[in-house]
Amino acid sequence: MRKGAATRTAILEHAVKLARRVGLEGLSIGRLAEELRLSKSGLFAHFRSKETLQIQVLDTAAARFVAEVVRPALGRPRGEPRLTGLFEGWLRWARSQKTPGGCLFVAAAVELDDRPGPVRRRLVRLQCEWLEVLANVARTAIAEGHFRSDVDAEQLAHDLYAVMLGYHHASRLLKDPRAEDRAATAFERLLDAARAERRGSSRRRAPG
Amino acid sequence: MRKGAATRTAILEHAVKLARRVGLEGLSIGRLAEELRLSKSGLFAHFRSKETLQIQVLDTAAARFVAEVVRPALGRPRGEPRLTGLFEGWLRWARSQKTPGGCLFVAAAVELDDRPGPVRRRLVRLQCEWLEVLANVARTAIAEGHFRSDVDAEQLAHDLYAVMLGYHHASRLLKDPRAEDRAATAFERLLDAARAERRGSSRRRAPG
DNA sequence: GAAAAAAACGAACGTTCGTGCTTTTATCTG
DNA sequence: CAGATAAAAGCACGAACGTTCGTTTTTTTC
Repeated sequence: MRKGAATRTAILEHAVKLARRVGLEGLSIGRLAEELRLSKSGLFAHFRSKETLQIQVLDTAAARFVAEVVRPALGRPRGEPRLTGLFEGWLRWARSQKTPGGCLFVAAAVELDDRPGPVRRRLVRLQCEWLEVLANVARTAIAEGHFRSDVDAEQLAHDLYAVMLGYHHASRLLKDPRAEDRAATAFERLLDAARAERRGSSRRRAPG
Repeated sequence: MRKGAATRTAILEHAVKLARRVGLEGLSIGRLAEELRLSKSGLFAHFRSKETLQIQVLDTAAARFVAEVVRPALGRPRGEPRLTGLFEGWLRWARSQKTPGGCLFVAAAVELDDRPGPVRRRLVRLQCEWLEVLANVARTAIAEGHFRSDVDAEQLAHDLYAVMLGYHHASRLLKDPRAEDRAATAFERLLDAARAERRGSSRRRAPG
């Protein structure tokens, strides 16, 4: 029972890469088996249905996301720095992957938004958890006094994620070289609005 | 040659609806023919390849988008009202469709972002045109004095589209009932930042 | 090393896919 | 109404899909 877990891990690892390119639906057992030099039936036996494979692919990607984005950010000081860490971590996550394909969650989100079933439910749960992480960190930023007390943390989480989606679109589809600048600017404006006193802007830099 | 054009139009009309649910890749000739009670080969003859069908589906959706979103907004006074019209039009567009499925362009954007070829190129062109429309209207809003002169019109267009993508995600995947409020709030903040004097906010309402 | 259990294989299942040909049916033109 | 032309159907193809089955190979346990 040890060898089995090892190859299953290898399968899922590769399946995530493949799904990032072709989507969770486009992910096919045959192609996956071929690329891993396994037999289709041998691979299939590990999951017993495509649906459970898809769910485990989501879980695998989520675990990696937590390890690469969430956990490092949680190492930063609470409040605004931690929120910045999450944002930068997400950008790194979306950009870094050397294999082609964008963020699996973004791909799955539009692919599954109209396909009810357990796979969709799992994705929704994961996405809600991510938004919750953002909102929680935003809340502590308020508690720490980094942000105004009337800031709506959930709205801010939503807005931050929208900026990330915009970055994904601009960089991956349009290949806009300014995508990263655009995202950084939008992020800064959001933070700025959250921490600004009722009138006035922290945009002012050192004079010169 | 008159009947042919009519059925081709009917095919494309239905194909757009179908593609909104299953994507441009998931769109299949067989299913399309079945739902339209046509033979697979008869339908296929109209396009001679799936790829040209996909491109024509994109064009059909784009024509409808212009008619339902862009043109009505252009009827509004230039500058900020027109920009608001575009934004509200997009929300209407994303929400209104009675058949299930989200915005075809959002779906295609994620689906094709890693699939080079003529379909992708067409989509990129359409999306760039849409961002150009937004940026142009933003520019006239600057010229009209609605927005500050140092506003970056392209950045604003990018940010507006990001808000739309965020709305799409929240409403379609997460089924968040506050999605529309969230989008409206985000939109208002963007406009606010664009029209605000260097220090100060137009958030102030009538005192009370 | 033998027995038991787990993992991988190979072949086949019924469908569906996109795409060709050939033939029949419908529409348009004179 | 005839003849020409366009549109739809019918049929078949090779390939890929997810899934099942029975068998063989490998790994683990005693």
